[in-house]
Amino acid sequence: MGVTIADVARLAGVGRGTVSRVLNERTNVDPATRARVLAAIAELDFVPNATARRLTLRRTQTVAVILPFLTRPASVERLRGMEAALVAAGYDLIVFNIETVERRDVVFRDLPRPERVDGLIIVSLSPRDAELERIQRSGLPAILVDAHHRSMARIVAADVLGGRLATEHLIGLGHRRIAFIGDVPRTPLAFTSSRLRLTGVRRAMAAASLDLPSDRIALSDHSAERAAEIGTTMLTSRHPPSAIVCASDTQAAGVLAAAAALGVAVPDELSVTGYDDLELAGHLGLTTIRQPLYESGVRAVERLLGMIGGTATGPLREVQAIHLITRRSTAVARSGDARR
Amino acid sequence: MGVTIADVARLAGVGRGTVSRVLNERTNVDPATRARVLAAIAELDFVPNATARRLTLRRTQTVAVILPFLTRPASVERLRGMEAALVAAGYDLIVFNIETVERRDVVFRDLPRPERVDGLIIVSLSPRDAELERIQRSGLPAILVDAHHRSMARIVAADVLGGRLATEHLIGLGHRRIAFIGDVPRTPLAFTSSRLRLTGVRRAMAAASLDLPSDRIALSDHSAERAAEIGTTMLTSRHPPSAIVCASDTQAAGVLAAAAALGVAVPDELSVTGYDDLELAGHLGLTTIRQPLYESGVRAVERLLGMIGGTATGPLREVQAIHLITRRSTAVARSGDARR
DNA sequence: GGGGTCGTTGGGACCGGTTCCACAGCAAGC
DNA sequence: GCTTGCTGTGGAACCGGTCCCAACGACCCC
Repeated sequence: MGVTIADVARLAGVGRGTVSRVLNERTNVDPATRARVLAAIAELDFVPNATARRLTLRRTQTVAVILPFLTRPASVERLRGMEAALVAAGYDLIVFNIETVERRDVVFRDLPRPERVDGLIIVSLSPRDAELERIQRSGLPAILVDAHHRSMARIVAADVLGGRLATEHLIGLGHRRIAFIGDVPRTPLAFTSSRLRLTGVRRAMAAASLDLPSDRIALSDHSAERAAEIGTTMLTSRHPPSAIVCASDTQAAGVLAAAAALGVAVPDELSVTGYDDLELAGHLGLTTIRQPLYESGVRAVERLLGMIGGTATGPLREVQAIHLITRRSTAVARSGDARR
Repeated sequence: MGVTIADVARLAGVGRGTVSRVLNERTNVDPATRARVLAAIAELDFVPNATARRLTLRRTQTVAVILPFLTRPASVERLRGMEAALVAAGYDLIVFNIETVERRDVVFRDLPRPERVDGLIIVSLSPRDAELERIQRSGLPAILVDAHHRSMARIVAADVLGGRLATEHLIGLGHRRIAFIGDVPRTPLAFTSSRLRLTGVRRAMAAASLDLPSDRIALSDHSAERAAEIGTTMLTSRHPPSAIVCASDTQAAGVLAAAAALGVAVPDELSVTGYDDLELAGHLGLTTIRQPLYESGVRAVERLLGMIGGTATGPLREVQAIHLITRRSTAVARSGDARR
């Protein structure tokens, strides 16, 4: 069925090696010969067999993306950036969605082999030392996105700064009783940037000499429903917060729903901030922190291809800028809230 | 670097053919020999080179998924189902996200080659006849999801029924002036099920002898913002609808935002329905039509692998069931609306 | 005891490319 | 006129598997 290089060689009246030289644009080919070969290629609609090519070159032209939570819009947006950049560079992208610890183990055991892929992009998943060692032993280039390991190349957003920006924005609006709702760490499975964002919140509060008691910090799984429950508890407590910083837009959406259900007016009685600037945030008029998700994917691919090509580029830890997007979910605190 | 079958054969003191037989679980192998080979495999941590395997078997163990709008949660959910089912079957999944017409053309030209992939899953993209012909000439099995072509296998949801269910629900609540907001057809690039849903709306209206004038039908691109604009226009018209059926949850979210901005109470003054039952729908309390997105992906893979394996299964057109999910965005029409 | 059958095994050919080596042909140099 | 060097080219070897064929030994039967 498939036309092979031998067919082309026969039709052009040359050897197989010569066809290969033409295909790979080697120099030492007589222009007349080259033209004959190209004509034969066109006539037969010949396309080189990628598998055979991979076998001899010992290169797969494939990059694996490992990520948990393909469900989350933020992950998908990163994936979109990677897909675009990889296709542009002539690489295939194979996806591994990690939803269980078993799957994580299997993938980290079987995937890092040079005969399977040329490189690894690991999203929102911080490798353990044993996993890192396995990757290093395989010799495969790898890069982390939204994840950390002190000795691996990584693209991360300024999460601590993000938490701080959101909080400073609220403090600037006169808020004093500020609460935080974030993700519970899911250490074996995934990495959550929520913890870093909380650090930023803490720093901003400390810098303004404000209290952040532990009952104003709540961690739950990454769902609007749980965030709504927590929001309800906080808002019906004796000293409800006047503002809530959330570690994600999804959770902020839950808090908004809870406030609406309780008849708490946003932003008059409660300010809320999210994180990521998903499409959802626009709909809900949510003040949030935007991070360059799509670009993080593109950047990861650029760096990885650089590593594959052997040209070292950039720092081990590359930090992407973030921005505060102000919408209608935050407003000046009512004067009564100035007390704390 | 890589351990090959020859290394295993040497260590086990057998021929290469025997190792291959053990690997592929052929019958004619002496138990003692088999044990020796397995021991050698374990000792060397040998994993067969997939590329070499593919070359001889003339099978890639890879399936391509072509889809527009990797941005949309509904597409991603389908992708998730495919990924899970493909990995379980030992296949790699390569993704092609189509965002431009050029990209569509390139992908349909270069991808359908048996030496590249074993099968094609095409999501929300109805192939043109020329594209179909190309696929058929390649001999590759292919299946459509949320897309149509009279002579291709496909998994679709009951979109007409969905439009009807939403509309009948509203009619049952006493609504008479019902409007529809859907997607504008993007024919060259993608398939939009919106048109089918509108057909369902029309049928339900006709069955109840209700009018659906053209000024209560609006098509726009698939965004909450445009839907919000349209919703605003409709709600501020002389005879505003008492209910709006939207072709997606995203658009319904836009309508909800528009209503909120205008001070139109939902569901007291306006009922709204969405479509897909995204996570978002839960947050917003949106009455919507749920379709089995994840399952559609799983099913597509099952069917495709069946075709690859040569076992014909199921009908050409496989329709998946849908359900109405009632939430708080719809309610009984106020009596004044009984007029039309 | 010789011939036939069967289960098991080794290894050559092959999949479709790339790479390298050897060699042909020709121009330049002495 | 013969060596030297360079360009262009054919084809063998190789990548790491699978498959098939031939061969070998054990066993059985006549």
